[in-house]
Amino acid sequence: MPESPEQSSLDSYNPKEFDTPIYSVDIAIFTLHEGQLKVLMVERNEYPYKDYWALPGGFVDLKKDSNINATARRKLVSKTGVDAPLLEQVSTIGNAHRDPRHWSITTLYMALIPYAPTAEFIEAVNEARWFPIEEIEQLQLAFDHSELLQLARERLKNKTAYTVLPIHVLKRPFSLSQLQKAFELLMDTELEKKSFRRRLLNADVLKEVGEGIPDGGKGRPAALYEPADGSENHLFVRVFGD
Amino acid sequence: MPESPEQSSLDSYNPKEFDTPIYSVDIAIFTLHEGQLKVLMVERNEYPYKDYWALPGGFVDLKKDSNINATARRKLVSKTGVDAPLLEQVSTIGNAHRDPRHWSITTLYMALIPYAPTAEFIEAVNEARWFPIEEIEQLQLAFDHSELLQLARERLKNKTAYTVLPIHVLKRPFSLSQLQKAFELLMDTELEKKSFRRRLLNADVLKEVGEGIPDGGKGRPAALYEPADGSENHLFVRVFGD
DNA sequence: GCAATAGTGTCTGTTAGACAATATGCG
DNA sequence: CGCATATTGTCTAACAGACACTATTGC
Repeated sequence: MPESPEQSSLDSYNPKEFDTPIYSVDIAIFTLHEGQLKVLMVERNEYPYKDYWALPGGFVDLKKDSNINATARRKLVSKTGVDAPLLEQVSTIGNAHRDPRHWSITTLYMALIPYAPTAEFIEAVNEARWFPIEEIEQLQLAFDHSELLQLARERLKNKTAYTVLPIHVLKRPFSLSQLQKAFELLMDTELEKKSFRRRLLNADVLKEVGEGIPDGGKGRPAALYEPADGSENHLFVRVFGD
Repeated sequence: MPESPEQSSLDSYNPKEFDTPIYSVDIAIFTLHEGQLKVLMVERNEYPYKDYWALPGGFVDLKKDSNINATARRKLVSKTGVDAPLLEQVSTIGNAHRDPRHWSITTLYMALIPYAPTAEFIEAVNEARWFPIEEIEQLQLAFDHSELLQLARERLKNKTAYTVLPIHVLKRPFSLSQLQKAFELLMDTELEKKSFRRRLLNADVLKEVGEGIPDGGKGRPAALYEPADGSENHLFVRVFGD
């Protein structure tokens, strides 16, 4: 950290208050599109890691942000153009080497969002792009963002097994088949149709809002659902897909 | 990035305007003693909140700590005299008002530790003290530490329902009855004896290491156990005590 | 009718809850 | 023996996995 600007004037300040690490937030924003789980990445245009892909993120704005969740939300909105139905903390990682310039700390968030409302905005600002998750896992990302992404991906998988998290990546209303597909992509495993339907329908987390043929356009029309009030917090007593 | 910390003017340093928040860690250290769940608190001897009880915690030492977990562990050891068998992150809280002096962020950890090895050390350094959890919930704590403690308490309760977390508050070896008591205190609920034994014995998380009468001293001798290798990570597919 | 998708019936296996019953130690 | 604690037996209920089956649409 010799190049850190704080270092030069350290002597004149109380080290206990002043010698503090750099703090930022990073967000893994997930969606579903073309039958794939995708994550939003931004291309860095500054050193270090210039031209590398990175998770969206940034520093706390002490004037604008009343808390760190607000920081995450502000960054999310600035990249996607809209708010996300799910934004939550995953973990905080801090060490001496993750940023070559500083001892630095980041709080990692994950967000889930339906693809549609973001598509146009993201096309317009060319620094951001949706990547299929398998594709991004091949690339070398900026800083420790490969590890951060891995952490978020794990959390996503785990929580999907005992919550209704995947409702947040779907446009409303949705059919049970679409919802099952969302569960399967987020968990990265196949689920048994009958078990899936029984579990969701018995849990009182969905309300039926009609019937129709979802976008694909073939076969028998499906019942369409929206999340019931408070369903976001539903916890199943047993994990699913084991 | 416009929000890069390098832009700040160090010459006119003012904690409230400096553009990076203050960062610290706080730890809720739990143990079991006298049939109660207890938490370690320290008395502040500086303003603000002088003479208030607070969670142990402190700032990252950029020289000593290679990462924030190391910061937490260092603080833990300095208060208890020993390392803890379980130390994990709960959540990170940051906002403009939790510390009256600064926009500040803390990463909250929780730790579990058997009572015995800590007792002597804590008696010797009079700034720290074990409080029964019910007692501390009545007191007004420093900063937002009541809320932090509440968060850690909730996490403890929730994780006990699908892991073997409570093995970390017991001295080894322990009997199943002692372990059940630990589960009950951490979850704050009574458990059914047969269900408890079946669950633990079928999960392959304990190894029998003998037989004896634990400290109480009455009744039939019990089989004694220690955690099996890797048992700390065991996840039950179903939550317990519902 | 056929293809494609939605939805159901039913059997099995696992595991928690309830609670009665039995076992082993000490005095 | 009687008390205290440990350990087991057994029935029931909830719910996931498996998989075959029926239902409804468009062509």
